[in-house]
Amino acid sequence: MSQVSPDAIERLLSRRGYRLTAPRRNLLEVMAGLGDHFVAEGIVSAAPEVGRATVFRTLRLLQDLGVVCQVVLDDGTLAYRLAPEEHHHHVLCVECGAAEDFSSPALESVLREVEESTGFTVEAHRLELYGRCSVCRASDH
Amino acid sequence: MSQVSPDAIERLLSRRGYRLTAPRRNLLEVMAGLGDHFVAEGIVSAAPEVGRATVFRTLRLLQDLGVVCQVVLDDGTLAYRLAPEEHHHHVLCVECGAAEDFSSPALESVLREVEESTGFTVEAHRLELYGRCSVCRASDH
DNA sequence: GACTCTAACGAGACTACGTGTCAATAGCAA
DNA sequence: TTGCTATTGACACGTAGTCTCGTTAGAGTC
Ligand SMILES: [Mn+2]
Ligand SMILES: [Mn+2]
Ligand SMILES: [Zn+2]
Ligand SMILES: [Zn+2]
Repeated sequence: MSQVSPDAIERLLSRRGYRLTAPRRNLLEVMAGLGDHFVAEGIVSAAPEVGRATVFRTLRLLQDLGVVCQVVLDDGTLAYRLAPEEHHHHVLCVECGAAEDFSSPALESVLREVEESTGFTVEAHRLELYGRCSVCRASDH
Repeated sequence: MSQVSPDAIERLLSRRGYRLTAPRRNLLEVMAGLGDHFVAEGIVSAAPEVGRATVFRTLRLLQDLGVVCQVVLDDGTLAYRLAPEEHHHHVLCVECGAAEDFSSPALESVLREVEESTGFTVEAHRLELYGRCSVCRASDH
């Protein structure tokens, strides 16, 4: 359950009938290079030759295709991440920014529980965890 | 586990040494009147006599005091809600906007599970559920 | 009730982030 | 190669929230 490669995404794009343009290739490289997760503004400045609007358009397209997902940081900032298509969530290190995906079958039963007690039908959810990764914990006293 | 009254919040404010100003009273009334949850801009226009900066300052203060909490809507928009001090989460109706609080002990075991498999220490989290309330489900075909 | 100290306020400029428009460009299928 | 049109970039615009700073008004004290 790790990042999808830029190459695989390019193939997905043309398979779905989207054009494989230079800006798109460019942005995919940049995103892969920015690491674990990145904010839109980071892409804009890492790819100054690509238009601002194109960055946001591309982010939306990749989200629709399911290869990029949103990550809500602990302070509420919206970030993005290259990630697998399956439904999953994130654990984020508040110290170094490391991110990891996880999926949790046990969460499903939490949802059923809430449906019972509230009468709602739950159709979607967001779950983000914040904490400290093992590396950061080790390097602190 | 329902909304805290404006009165109770006013008492909390002075108990903590904050001044009970006209704008603050005003905003508390407005928030209570806006219902389930509300966006900052909604408060700004519902209380035109209060300065924009004061609205945001007050929202932050009330969050620090724990009587207002953030609600992330399904489209990512940030909203707020008068709510109990205990830790809890939200179920939101995507059709009518109804919101309800819930807390889930079972979620704790999900967190422990993730800590084991990732090596992270989880210190905080966000969970928001989106779906449809019983009223909206009943009124649809 | 008046005095004082300073927390809190409002006006308005400003920044950050994202969207809309539209003429120009460049994939890509024929 | 050619032609169609999806996609692009420049730039103007919109919206959400922040900052500054001179002014105001809580609230404790006399
Ligand atoms: Mn994800
Ligand atoms: Mn809440
Ligand atoms: Zn870390
Ligand atoms: Zn509803």
